[in-house]
Amino acid sequence: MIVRPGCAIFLAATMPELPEVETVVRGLRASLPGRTILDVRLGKSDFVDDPSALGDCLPGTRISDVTRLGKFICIVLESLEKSLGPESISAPRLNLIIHLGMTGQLTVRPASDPVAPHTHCFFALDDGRELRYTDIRRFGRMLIVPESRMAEFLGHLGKEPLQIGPDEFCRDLGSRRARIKALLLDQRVLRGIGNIYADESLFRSRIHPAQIAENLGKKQLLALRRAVREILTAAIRLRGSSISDYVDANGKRGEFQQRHRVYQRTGKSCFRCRGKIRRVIVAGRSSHFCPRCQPAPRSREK
DNA sequence: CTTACGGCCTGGGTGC
DNA sequence: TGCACCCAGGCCGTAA
Repeated sequence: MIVRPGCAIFLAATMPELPEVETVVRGLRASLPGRTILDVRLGKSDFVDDPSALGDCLPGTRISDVTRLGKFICIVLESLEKSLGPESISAPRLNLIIHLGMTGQLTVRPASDPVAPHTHCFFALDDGRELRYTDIRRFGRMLIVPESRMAEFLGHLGKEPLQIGPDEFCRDLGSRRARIKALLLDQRVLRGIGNIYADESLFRSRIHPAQIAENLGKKQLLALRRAVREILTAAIRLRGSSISDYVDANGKRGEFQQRHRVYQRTGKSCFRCRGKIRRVIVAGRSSHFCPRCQPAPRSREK
């Protein structure tokens, strides 16, 4: 892929989870703040909570920051309307919140660039570039949340996996009777972990995905928290996992897929014990694990 | 209240 | 060559 100057590309192809979204956000944060949105154009809009609000509210706002909330991208927008009084009445701040779903991509490129198929949303910027949203399957989501309602929005989300402390982690997960894999995937418990990093974290901490969280010992819970932190940190450093054609701002693929120990390695041998990696359905999701390194629950409990 | 599960959304890839 | 089917993550409704 050829990447021309001024043609910044931040996209995540298959299954963007916390590390992929973080990589995209870092790219956007280096490129978007300071830019003003001039215009919004929409193609298919069934993934937008309130399509007409995009055109009504966004043109004329200035991007001040780009942050990540779990798997959500948050583009912070300041109104440019001049304050009426000498002391600026707090300008209404809006947050453009984007979830990439499974196939969502955000790109920033010259408006004259060819448009990729399945591009459904165009934000024209004041420097001749466009922020574009492309999503083959439209499992993504886009919504505007005023600053006054951000607390409510965040109320639906759990804690950041890289910020939660050991005591909180043990309390929030260890008190639950659900299977641990289901809890790791539950965005109301922890925000940002998806199937890849749940499986990799469970393998690293040697916990079977179907283990009941409540039955885990404190040492196991602490090991799991550490594994989650180490896996996510390493994945961010390697700019995420590229399953197909994910590339970062410099056109580079993520590299963490080369570190996968169990995810999509069904039938292959475990790097740790040479046993065969298995795949089972837990919490309705494919779960990859090593039966020898991650002993099944209550198979041999007292 | 908590947990489990099935179905729905969509379309690329797969296998027949 | 065509085409039925599988699967992915989040969400919702329903059941236990």
